[in-house]
Amino acid sequence: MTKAAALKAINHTPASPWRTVRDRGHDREIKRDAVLRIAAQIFNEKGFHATSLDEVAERLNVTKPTLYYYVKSKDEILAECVRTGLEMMQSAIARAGESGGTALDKLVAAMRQYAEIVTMDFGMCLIRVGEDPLPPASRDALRRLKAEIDHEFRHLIELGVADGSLRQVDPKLAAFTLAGALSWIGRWYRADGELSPEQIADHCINVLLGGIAQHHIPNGAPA
Amino acid sequence: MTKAAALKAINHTPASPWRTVRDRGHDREIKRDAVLRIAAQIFNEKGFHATSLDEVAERLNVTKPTLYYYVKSKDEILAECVRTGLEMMQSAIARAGESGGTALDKLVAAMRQYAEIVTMDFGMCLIRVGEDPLPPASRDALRRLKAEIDHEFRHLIELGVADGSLRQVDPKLAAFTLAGALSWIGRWYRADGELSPEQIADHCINVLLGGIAQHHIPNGAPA
DNA sequence: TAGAACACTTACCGATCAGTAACACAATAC
DNA sequence: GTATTGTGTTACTGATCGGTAAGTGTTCTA
Repeated sequence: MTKAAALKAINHTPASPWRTVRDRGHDREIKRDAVLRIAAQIFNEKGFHATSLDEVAERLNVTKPTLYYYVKSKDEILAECVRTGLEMMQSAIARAGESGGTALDKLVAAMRQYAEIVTMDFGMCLIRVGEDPLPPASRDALRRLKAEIDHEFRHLIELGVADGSLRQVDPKLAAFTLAGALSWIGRWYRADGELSPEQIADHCINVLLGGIAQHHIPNGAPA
Repeated sequence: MTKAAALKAINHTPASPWRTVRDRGHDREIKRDAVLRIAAQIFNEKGFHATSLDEVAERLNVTKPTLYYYVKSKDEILAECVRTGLEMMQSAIARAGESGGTALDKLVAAMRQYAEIVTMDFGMCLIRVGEDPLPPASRDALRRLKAEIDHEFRHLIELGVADGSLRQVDPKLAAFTLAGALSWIGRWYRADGELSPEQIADHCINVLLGGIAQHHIPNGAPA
């Protein structure tokens, strides 16, 4: 039963038991998404190569050939998971860049989004699995998208250095450092842990913005 | 030819062509280390499950069964690689803790070591592969060692907060943040890149100590 | 100089797993 | 009612790969 149908049932609206052509297409999308999401979850638990499609199918209460009705191959599943994660990142950074405030405010908004995305199925898949296992064609396409996102993130830092809200750090290395600390969350976060993604993000961002030293004399900073 | 034998040859010392029993034992160790090191390199390139022992053997100019003369199983290879990486970390942090200076100085020394180790074969293996693919028995043993190391690293931070050389950060979250940023180096570092591990470490540590914000008003810091 | 130990080979086995062929059965369309 | 389309099944194949059995030549030992 689709959400729409369920809603009608709850509202006692006499709904037709027959699905419209549009509804059927909708079901198909939902099922495909479920395949990708469950696969991402198992990839995150056990890794890509250690995950068998039989296992993915089993958790969906179907058999393996059914998966091939919704996706072309195991590689395609991973590629879609990673692409989805990357697109979440991209739109989050874009939104942060368009939000108000100083460059620092924008960067903080982007960092907070970043931290939350890596705790979600597809974002975590991006960090824990990545595009490495894929054949060169799709792998390189994803790497280009990744490079774009990295560039946009770095640009936020450059703006901050320019408007004086950030220290004079090397934007490239600083971007790697921030992205590293935030990505790492996706490696140790547990949904059943004590802290919510938001709380983790806040603590982490606090450290990254202010550093940990009490009185830091910058060294090695670029001119 | 062992190093000792090679040295004798260079010095024109008439060395016996027969190996002593001790030398043969030495050769065996060297060869076993080579197996582990080459395996770690390929694991780092392609991942554990995507690496076949035939490939490891080929790069060593031997056949697969020869590997089994030096190791028990593929799992043992990974376990030894990870264990070696962890022991490098542990001794590095211990040395840093025993060095002079403030708690901050010790922490910086530990961070610098950390950053360099994750650019090396076994240290990188620790980050890129980890103990996840191993069966529960060896995996849990490695996790305990990892937890110990994490605890020691966290302790350095606690000392810094106590002696006032560090800001009042939450030691646990701060440790995750620092370790994340430093570990991430092992994911993007290329030996043929522009920057040396030392330079990367310096930049990264600079950001982590001083933060990136120009004037940061701490928020969310624990009491 | 017999034979034990060492180091490594060729040839093979068994299990796993991505992917496919062919079929079953329902809902819909004509 | 019959054909078609959608959605799933069972049963299978082919390739890969971890691991082993058994043998070969060489080096050291007694």
